[in-house]
Amino acid sequence: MSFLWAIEKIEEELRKNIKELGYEQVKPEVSEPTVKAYGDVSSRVCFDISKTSKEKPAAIAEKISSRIELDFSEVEAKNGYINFKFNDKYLFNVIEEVRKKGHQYGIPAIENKNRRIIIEHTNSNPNKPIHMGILRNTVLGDTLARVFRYVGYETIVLNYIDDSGAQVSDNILAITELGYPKEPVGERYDYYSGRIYAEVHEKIENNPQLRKKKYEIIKKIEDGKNEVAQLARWFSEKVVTDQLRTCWRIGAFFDLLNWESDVVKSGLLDTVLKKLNEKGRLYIPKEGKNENCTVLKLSDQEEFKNLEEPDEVLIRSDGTITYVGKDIAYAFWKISKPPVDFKYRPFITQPNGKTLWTTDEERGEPNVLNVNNADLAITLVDMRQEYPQKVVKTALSFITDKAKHAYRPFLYGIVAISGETAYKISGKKEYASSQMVHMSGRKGLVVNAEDLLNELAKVARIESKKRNPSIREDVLESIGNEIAVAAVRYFMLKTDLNNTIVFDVDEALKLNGDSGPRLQYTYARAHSIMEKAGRYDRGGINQKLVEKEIEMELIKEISKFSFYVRETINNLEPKYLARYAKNLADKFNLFYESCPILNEKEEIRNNRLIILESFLVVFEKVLDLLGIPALQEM
RNA sequence: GGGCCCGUGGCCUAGUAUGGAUCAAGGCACCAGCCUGCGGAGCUGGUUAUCGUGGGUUCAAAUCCCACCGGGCCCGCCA
Repeated sequence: MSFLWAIEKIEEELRKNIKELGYEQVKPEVSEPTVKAYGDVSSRVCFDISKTSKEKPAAIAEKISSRIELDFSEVEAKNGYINFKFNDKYLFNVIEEVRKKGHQYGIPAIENKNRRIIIEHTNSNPNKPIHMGILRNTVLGDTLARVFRYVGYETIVLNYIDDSGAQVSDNILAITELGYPKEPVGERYDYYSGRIYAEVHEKIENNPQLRKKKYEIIKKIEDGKNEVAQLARWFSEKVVTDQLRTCWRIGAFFDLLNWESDVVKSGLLDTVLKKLNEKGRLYIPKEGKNENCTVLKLSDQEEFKNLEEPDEVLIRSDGTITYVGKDIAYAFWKISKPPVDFKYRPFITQPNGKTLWTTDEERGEPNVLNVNNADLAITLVDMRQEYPQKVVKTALSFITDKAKHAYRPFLYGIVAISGETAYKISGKKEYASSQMVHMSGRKGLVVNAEDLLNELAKVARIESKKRNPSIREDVLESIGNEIAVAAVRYFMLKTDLNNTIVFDVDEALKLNGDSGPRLQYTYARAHSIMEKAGRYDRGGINQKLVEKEIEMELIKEISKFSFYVRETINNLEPKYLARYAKNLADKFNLFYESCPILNEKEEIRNNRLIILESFLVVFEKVLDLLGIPALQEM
């Protein structure tokens, strides 16, 4: 049994009785009551019924509840609500089922599991290290991927590399024209390239000759088969490899790198432009602002008609392609089977042992991968990209009916930094009094993921050492890092998607309270009891399984796992799972305080160990889905 | 001009989708407790909130509707 199963049974029972009593059919929604005294699940369906039936809710509730028979729950009518309180049979069955299914216990019954899901995340420009803003994207995307995979969907994780845009070309220009060496000395490529960009960007933008050369470089990258393109690709791959190291460090892995330049070189772009043209959506103005550009017509579309310039440039007058232009073609590939496909080659073997592939029109092989034509393509982008994503989706809808349901931008709020943090990293006092400051690589106002993780790991190691002076150095090293990962991931996951995260370094370095490390600590304590327990009688759960209220509550919380997995999938809200992890940990910590195990007499000891065992099985999986390392010591 | 997001104790955050039940729930900070007892990164108790403002709908509004105020963002031959 599980919570999810129980509420479905309850809804079914309510529906049946509403019908038999001759009331108008309303959806018998149930929810968790705000107050414990009202049971585990309650329904306010009687309020809805009373609107049409003229009876008082309380009377209806009495009538319905007296007819309901469920063997796993008591029923009570109160104040017009119908309340359900799960009984011993429920608790007993939950434990049985967890023991039987193990880590599979949280998989909800979902139809259409044979669908293919594409999740595209991270998508950092290959010209800088991963910073906190991108990390929010990576963590959200990776967690979604973990959950989809867990539930049983074929899940493909992409990382789109924007190598043919203006930012990479700044770097290449710096190397070819401004005397920067190809290879950094004593610096990672991602950091090096971030530094170059900050140093040369303004210079290039303010110099017409350099600016012109920059667009020549973009053109060459898009054309391929020339030295500039090869240099750009080589350099970008170096940067991407460093960025990947950061992703791996926090537990995020990919299946395929999709290079933006390959979207053009493969002929995919031409294919899609042709389709758009056949639908009459493209035109080339002979004069005016967009003279000689290829423009997507949107002005006749409802959502765009109030804009001053609704139409969107896809090909610039110099023949280079805009970001949106390439993104439309790429998005089309994701949800369809176009006549042209990329060429692929293995890029690198990741620390999890899985091969990461890459598109590569120069050195790749055709027909070696089949990863597109997804039933649902989720693209993680921050909210500032809502508009261009709307353009992409609208463009797709002109050429495929799948666009509406299969293409799904996943929007989330940006990460900014607090005034204090901005002051700290830039040394500029004027920031100190600001509420929030936007990150900017060019202004040196960036919190890089690696730097933060290193700082966190340092703090964590000091704490660990304090508690465990004899700990081995290499163990300490990896524990420090895993605590840092937990802190960052949980922080990103628990926050509502719509919220701007105003990141403060000092705040982030606290490892107590509602935090990832607290979850790890909870796990470590639980695990340590299990370890000390040694052998115990796992055979018969005593019929009187629980003695105290909190034991009941812990089991009920355990039973909610699949419910929150389903909520996460249905609403695309990783937050639900993060909050579940916290609630489950809360319940365990209460259990821990008031229910001693090892020194109890045998019967109670065995029962509690069995509850503990179930908790560990579920909690371990929850942490895994969140990407939080479950530590046995810390 | 058009559109999007946010506003909840001193600070941060949940609750808003699907309006309801006695105290609006956590965390930080602060104060007071709990280790001869399974790991004190934990637990218990306390102080702090007219849920941005004003209207409206309703038997019932943090939640729905309208207006306004404050903060942030987007509408580029940037990405």
